[in-house]
Amino acid sequence: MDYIRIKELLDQPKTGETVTVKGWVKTRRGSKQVNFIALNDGSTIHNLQIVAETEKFGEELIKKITTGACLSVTGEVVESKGSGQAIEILGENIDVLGESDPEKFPLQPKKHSLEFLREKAHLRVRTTTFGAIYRIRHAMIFAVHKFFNDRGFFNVHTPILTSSDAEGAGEMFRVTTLDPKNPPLTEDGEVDWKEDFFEKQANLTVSGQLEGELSALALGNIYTFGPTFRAENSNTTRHLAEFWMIEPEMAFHDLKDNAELAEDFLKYLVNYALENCEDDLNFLAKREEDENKNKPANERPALSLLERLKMVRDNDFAFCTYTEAIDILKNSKPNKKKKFNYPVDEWGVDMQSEHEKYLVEKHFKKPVIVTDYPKDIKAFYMRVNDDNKTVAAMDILFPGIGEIVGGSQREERMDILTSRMKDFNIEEEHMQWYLDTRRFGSCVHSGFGLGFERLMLFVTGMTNIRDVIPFPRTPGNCEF
RNA sequence: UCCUCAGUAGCUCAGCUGGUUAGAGCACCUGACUGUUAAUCAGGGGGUCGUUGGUUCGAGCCCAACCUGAGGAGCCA
Repeated sequence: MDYIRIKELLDQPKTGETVTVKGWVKTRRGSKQVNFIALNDGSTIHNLQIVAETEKFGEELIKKITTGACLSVTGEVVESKGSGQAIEILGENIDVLGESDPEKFPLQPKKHSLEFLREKAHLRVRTTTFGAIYRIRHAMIFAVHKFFNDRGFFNVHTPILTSSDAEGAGEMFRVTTLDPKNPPLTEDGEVDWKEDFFEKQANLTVSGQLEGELSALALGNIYTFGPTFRAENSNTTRHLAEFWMIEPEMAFHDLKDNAELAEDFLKYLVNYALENCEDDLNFLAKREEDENKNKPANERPALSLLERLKMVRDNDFAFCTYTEAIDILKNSKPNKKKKFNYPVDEWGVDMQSEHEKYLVEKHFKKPVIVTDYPKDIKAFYMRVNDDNKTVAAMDILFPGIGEIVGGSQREERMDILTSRMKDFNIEEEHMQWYLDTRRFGSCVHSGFGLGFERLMLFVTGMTNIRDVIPFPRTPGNCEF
């Protein structure tokens, strides 16, 4: 390899040595005689300063060193005479590997709005903010695998294409190779899916959980980490049509074990970010602080980004049952003063975002694990409790994000599971493969799902989920 | 899908009660400057005012529909 990455150079400055670096120009400034180039190669948030004397390189070459251009620079590493950086490179040789027309390159050396950058999603990774976000995203992906691997969990690739339509997790994207203008029809005039690629209807997966359960009841502890698709017409800062989900599934774990694992997992990830992404987090924290300076006090978060991360890492999560949560909400000030849009008056209703927000941000002031929801508002596979009114479900609510984890102990008893499926109008016929887990060697088991981008929202402090995934897919938007 | 707000230069925005030739900062270009840090200073170019239709002597401004974006709600991770 004939070049050094900027992170390595800044970590261990080889003052006096001649090195080659390659990267993209952030800015160029200076006088007629001497130019200062801020070069970034993506290895770190920090730029490397290149000093280039105009006389040495000629005006023609200097003019090509514009924002966005790609350079290869060779020169001596020296201590910087300026105050903004410890070291810099005295340019001996500069190759412009790729020019960038300053009139046309959309990312100018100035502050851009996130909305504008969203339209330039193919280039926004070159900005300081998105570089930081995507480096943290990688660190979190790596930490997910490390956490589970260190605990003896096996990663399972569950299918992305599926014919399973009974997961009940939301609208699905249909996958077909039939001609939409002229599909084969049955005698009744319906589309004949037997003629389709899979000889039946197929969709993109909405969850790997059911396949994950099959693996857990053989390998013990497993996790999935894959793309997930929802065709819901959701237009919010918290929803994507394509997102990444982590779904661990553990044999012999009850709800309590499940909740403990989820809490450990979230703390591990947050701590991993704090320990390994310091520079990027500091930048995002400063960015958030600057943004909030213009906001009225009541719209600003009470804690800074780093304080929020440490709060999660250093405190036990609060615990309460759905029934207790409803009592808290019923007796809360906003409920009595009729400030909620959805008043809390009876047991059995689903909690709205405003209620979750109140529990997390006003009442407990830290993450909350809510358990034992009414069985009518939860999925068919959740284990029915002895009261026959609630199921062994848990949601973990995070400040600023809302629901970040949803999980449950699964119903392992065949007779109860099949009667629940009847209640939910799920045809047993298509689910025999799933029911085989209960038919042969069934056992207590649990699992949960973590929306990876929701985690990213919390860790980076970004407020729109479209800014924590490189190429967001939302209703009406599938660019790039 | 529903509610609210917005759309004017490459970007971020101002534009009065409807009235002459459309404004600023940044970015870009040109020039000045021997070490800059969002460099600085001087000058310059750059506009189908989201689209279509309507009201009016006259529309960036008023009305309608549509398109796009943002925030909130629902659905959920």
